[in-house]
Amino acid sequence: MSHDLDAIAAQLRRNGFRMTPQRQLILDAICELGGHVTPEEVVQRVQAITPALNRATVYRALNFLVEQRIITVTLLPDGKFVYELAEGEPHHHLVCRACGASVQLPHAALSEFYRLMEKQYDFRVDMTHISFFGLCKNCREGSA
Amino acid sequence: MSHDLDAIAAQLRRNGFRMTPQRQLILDAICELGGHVTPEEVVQRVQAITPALNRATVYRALNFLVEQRIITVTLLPDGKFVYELAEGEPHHHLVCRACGASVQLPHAALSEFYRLMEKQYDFRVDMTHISFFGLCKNCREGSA
DNA sequence: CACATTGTTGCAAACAGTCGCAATAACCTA
DNA sequence: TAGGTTATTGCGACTGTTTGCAACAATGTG
Repeated sequence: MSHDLDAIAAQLRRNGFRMTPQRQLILDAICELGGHVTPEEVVQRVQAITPALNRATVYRALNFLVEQRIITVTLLPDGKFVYELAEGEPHHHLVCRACGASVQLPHAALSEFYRLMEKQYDFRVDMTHISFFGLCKNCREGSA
Repeated sequence: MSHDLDAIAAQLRRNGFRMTPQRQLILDAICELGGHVTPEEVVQRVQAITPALNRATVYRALNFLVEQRIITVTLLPDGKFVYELAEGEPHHHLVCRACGASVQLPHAALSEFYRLMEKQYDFRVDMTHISFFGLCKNCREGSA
């Protein structure tokens, strides 16, 4: 699936923001690169087309688009952020720290935990994407 | 509680590493600053005493001390790492993104989730400290 | 269609974190 | 206690990220 620039532009304008060529380019880049892109990958991609497009603009656009819920951000266990189009269900990841393999985790896998936190601690956890580091089966057998 | 430099030094030497004045200073700083210190806070603190002590040395020492399990590292939801002496049980945190309040979470609160991941996905999650962002009761009532 | 408003961009400088390498110094051994 | 081994430090350069500010340009209005 792709992104609908017109609909996104309309949504932005409705909220008092603007659609710019830079933001379009950045959205295109995220879409074409597929899921989980780093800011630097986006910079590379858009600068291949428009070299003048500034690095800072990319960082600001990514934050902005996350706030507008047009894209989502995931915090990897190494402290880096990756971005992807906001479509479908929120989900989380298990990332193997040995081989880098990554398993998608349905949100349901964590919702029980979320429910518990709200009940026991009166605390409502943000349902942002989360990644957990660990070892997959193959890598456990290799090193153990 | 404090840290026992002699015991730590012995542990390091036993494993073929060395105790240096820099590492002592860094451990002191973590101890005196209390829990959850950022690398930059440690740099400030140790450079107040020994200005020549290099930034890179602090980062390397923190990583090293984590590997040696002398301190632990927590990834905050904003992608920053904070450090504290490794004492007591591993635990996690709920951090309110509005007021900054932080609740300690016993490891048991997540162990059920960990068990599930191993059973369903054959994936063993690292038991590192994790922090979740969200809204505490007070802040929910204030803004909702 | 021209204008005014103000959200956005590009720039440059600051900041945070990382890396390779030569010099240093902690530790072990005799 | 002297000496050798090698873990560790400091330096300098570089990458990734953020911020203030002046110039620019996307929209809504007349």
